[in-house]
Amino acid sequence: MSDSNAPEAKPYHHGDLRRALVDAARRLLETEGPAAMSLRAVAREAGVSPAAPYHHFKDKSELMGAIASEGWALLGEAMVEAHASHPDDSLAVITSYVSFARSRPALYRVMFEAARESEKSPFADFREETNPYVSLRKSLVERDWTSEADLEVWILASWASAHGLAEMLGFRHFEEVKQQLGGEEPFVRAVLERMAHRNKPR
Amino acid sequence: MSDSNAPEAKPYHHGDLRRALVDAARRLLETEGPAAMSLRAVAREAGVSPAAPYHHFKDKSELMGAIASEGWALLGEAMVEAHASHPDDSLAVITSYVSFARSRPALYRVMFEAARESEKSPFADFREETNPYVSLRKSLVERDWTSEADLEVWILASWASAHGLAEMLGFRHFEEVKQQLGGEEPFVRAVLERMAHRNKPR
DNA sequence: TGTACATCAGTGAACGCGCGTTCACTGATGTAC
DNA sequence: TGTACATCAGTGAACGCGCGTTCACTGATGTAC
Repeated sequence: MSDSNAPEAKPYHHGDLRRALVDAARRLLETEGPAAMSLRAVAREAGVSPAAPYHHFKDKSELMGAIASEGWALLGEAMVEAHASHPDDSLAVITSYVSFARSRPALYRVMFEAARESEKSPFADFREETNPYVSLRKSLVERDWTSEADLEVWILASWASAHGLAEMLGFRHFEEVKQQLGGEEPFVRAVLERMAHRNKPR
Repeated sequence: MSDSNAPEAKPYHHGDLRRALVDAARRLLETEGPAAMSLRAVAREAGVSPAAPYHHFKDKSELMGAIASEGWALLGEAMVEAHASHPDDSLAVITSYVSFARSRPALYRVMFEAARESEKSPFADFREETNPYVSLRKSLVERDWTSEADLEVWILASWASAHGLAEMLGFRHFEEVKQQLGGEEPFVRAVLERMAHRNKPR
């Protein structure tokens, strides 16, 4: 990509193997499933020997970590963008979370797993613009809340709703209702609104 | 257990190896984690040879399926009981779901995974009393809803909330608020109530 | 501009490991007569 | 009640496999002079 000549010949040195490995891993994840995503398979997919990744990652878990944190950053960007382009839509941020997770389910699961196992907040060292937690928080901060604790409660309420939906929308069981309501996005909105009015019917 | 004599001698035939294998698997799941739960490890844990399980399960996935469906039945029972013993508590069923999942996280993940991959509803052939879907539905049916589709939307809203909470309550990030609110159960209730009043502060 | 050399980023073979599964077997149990 | 025999539920050794990781290596690149 950087050099102008030698269009076909594969050079000995890769150029940006780290990048290529993370991309290959993401590709494998979605096409072959998480079980197929071994370090060897990633190397194979990237067209290098099984030992090559060790020049870029200490071990497999470091690769996984890179995949996860890059994934969260991507999601963070999507959320910021959703908030910016639909400032009056109170569900814009949360639905962008759900649709990200739905479009890359295997990646999302790796991300979530990393967050779950993380000792500290997995976004601690993220820039603001790519930080999902910051985005979520911002989308709520403009609304009414009574204390920092209340806001945190609210954050978990939103986040857990989004996560639960992302994981369950694919259940065969809900296929019929989904169709009835006109597809996944309307279904998501209906569910989120139902949560918001649990005690009174629409 | 059935015979009165021979208190120590391990008999050649096990008696109820199928039962013992499912139990061993559940034990391993929680103590060693899902990655450690191989068929061989289960056999080891149950004290039999690696080939023994094949007299009771076609292959590993059949064992996993048995673990999952037994788990769902257990959860179903817990939900029925919660509903019966706290008929006026509108959050009783959902909190019983959450606390089941929180107390056996690895088992719960196996159950959920099975449900996600299932072609049909994973509870299709369950008895009413051990069917989580039926329990959830019953706990909502007494309330207000406008159509079958609306009820299904409501079911997903509740279920997804419960799932999301179950998976996220352990996040280090929420530890502090959890303490402030007096522990996990009050925290869960606060979150569920927040969902229900998303548009107005308490 | 050219050469020497250190450093970097690959290769490919090898390691030990635990896995799921199969196989021929054997000990225990239950049934027919 | 006793014996013959089919069936059942175990054993233990073996299979092939792909994995994560290490190792000594080599080709390419960049820097000093």
